[in-house]
Amino acid sequence: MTPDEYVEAVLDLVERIPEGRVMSYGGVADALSERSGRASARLVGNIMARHGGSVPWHRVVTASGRLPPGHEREARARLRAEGVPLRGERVDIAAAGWSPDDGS
DNA sequence: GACATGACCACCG
DNA sequence: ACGGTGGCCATGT
Repeated sequence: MTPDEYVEAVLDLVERIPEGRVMSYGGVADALSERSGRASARLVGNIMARHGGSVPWHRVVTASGRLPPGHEREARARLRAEGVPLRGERVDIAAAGWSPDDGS
């Protein structure tokens, strides 16, 4: 799988995250690893940083629910607007966590 | 090819 | 709950 295809695979998956739900960088990497072979949370992070502008990037957070560094304000506003359960400055992963096979 | 860097993650004091 | 540490993998010097 070429880098470009990998990027698109990531963006496609992020596009599919339902409103009001979120996914962790590592979660995206794992879900994608089934189709792409290799994956890493760091790589997903970099991809989002560079190509995330065209997808709902705010629905992707760290494994601990922390919002993307440098965009906490923006992300929090959008998440709150979508009704995502927020606990202080973090997302309640247990409640809002999503994975591709959980409802499609 | 070595080395540093990054919207990360799991583990351990 | 929090900071430090080591591991991760692609990219750019």
